[in-house]
Amino acid sequence: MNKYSVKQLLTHEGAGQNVHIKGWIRTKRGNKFVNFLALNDGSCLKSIQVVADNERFSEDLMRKVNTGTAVEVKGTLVASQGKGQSVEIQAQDILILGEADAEEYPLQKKKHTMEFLREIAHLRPRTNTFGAIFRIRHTLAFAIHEYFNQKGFFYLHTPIITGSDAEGAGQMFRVTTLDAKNPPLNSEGAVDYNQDFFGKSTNLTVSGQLEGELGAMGLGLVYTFGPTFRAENSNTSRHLAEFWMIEPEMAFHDLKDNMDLAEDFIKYLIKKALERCPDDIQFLNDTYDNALLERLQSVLSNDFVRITYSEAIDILLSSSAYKKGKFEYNVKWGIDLQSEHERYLVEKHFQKPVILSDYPKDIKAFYMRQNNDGKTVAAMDVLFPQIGEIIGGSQREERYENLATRIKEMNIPEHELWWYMDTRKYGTCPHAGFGLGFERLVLFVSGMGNIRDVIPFPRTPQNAEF
RNA sequence: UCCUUCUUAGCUCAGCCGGUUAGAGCACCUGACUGUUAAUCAGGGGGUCCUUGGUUCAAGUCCAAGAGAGGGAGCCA
Repeated sequence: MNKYSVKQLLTHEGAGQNVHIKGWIRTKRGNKFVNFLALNDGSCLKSIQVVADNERFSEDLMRKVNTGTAVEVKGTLVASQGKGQSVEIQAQDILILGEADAEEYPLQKKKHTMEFLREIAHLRPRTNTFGAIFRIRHTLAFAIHEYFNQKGFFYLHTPIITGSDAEGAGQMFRVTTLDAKNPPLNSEGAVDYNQDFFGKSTNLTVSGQLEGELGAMGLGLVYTFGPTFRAENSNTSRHLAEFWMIEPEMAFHDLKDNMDLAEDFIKYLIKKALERCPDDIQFLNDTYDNALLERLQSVLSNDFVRITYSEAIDILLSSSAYKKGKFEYNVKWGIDLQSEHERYLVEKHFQKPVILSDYPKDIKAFYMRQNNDGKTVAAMDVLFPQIGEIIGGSQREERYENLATRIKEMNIPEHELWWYMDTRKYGTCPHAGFGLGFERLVLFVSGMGNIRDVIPFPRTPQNAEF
């Protein structure tokens, strides 16, 4: 007797044979004579139907086989007599591995709201929706490594704990082993981090970029893919305190190469998700968002629009939305674009992904390469419909003097970045890279509305359950 | 952090201008039915109306504070 997954059985592997399978019951239907069990093992969206003739199984056993029960089934894989499935298992043996009390088990064979499922995140992998999302999430993660490996990038593991306070991407979580109630103090009365575990103040990383650049300056092409932590009090459907980020960094590449990579990369990932998770995406399309498939296809079949920040400002200024005063925030050169402005460009004006480049230097980070106009830097943001900014990146400032000046202007603690500056001192070269928010990608590909529903156990302000 | 909406059965929700014993669908339990597709049909059990305080003859309903959640904004990926 061979052991199979549901996925294998549904493609008729083992037809006519005795088969052996384990999984969880999704629903039970039936009458006095026969019961039909939908058995799912997570290998795919679909369940397989197990037919249990009541003369073969005790009433007591069948009463315990409820939604949520883990069972082991031995039987014969046969063509189905009913409609709705091509094959089914005629059961010979059913063994209960783990009961699920029908009166207490929170998941029912009905639709639940996303909010309710978030409260029972420990059980939601057992639903169709979250099974689909997490299979898609896996497929995208795997395709990311696959893509970079094919392109000659090396996977670089940058540190999770950082001693640098200068990553400049947001509020950080402190990492310490000091006694919170009674920390050692220095002569100035401040907490003495010299006595802490690392002998200095440390935090969880907000970006692997700076270390990624160090790797790229020897390995040429590298990428990071790891967890990132931001202690910002952000309460939105697009932010997490702990999320995963992909950050490629390329030596001897400029801003245009960076845009080319970003576009090719995202399209590759979407294409692989469509190829490898067709049932899951179709399910999400049919259940939650019937424009999902269309939107994914449209990204694949259109070139991303590439315009500069200054061109974007001109478009906004001449838009009827602006003239009618529909924007809440004013538009003029030098402002940081607001969500409403980005959405206008992507969803109304162009109706496809947009790459904006060459932003004013005053609204961007210190490490971005200064353009010849003295006003802008070689930055780029990739803006997507529905979710806004999915990628932020730039060509890096490789000229020592320019970088040093900028660091001073922006009051960044220069002494903490001596190692970063060294790469500009020794064998510096043009290089570029970007950061892609992994959950935002999953959000786009799954069509979900809230980022808390595309990560197994979301961490947000006031919530670190599970 | 700001704006806004919501919180009634296990889940999803109704509950009018404040009025007597708080309802429905699904789920659960019991029964019926020879192949069901979220099976169907009949019956049954199930309530801290988010918490605290207030107004009132009377509060699920009105007021205040608090807690939790959703949506939008800011910050960003």
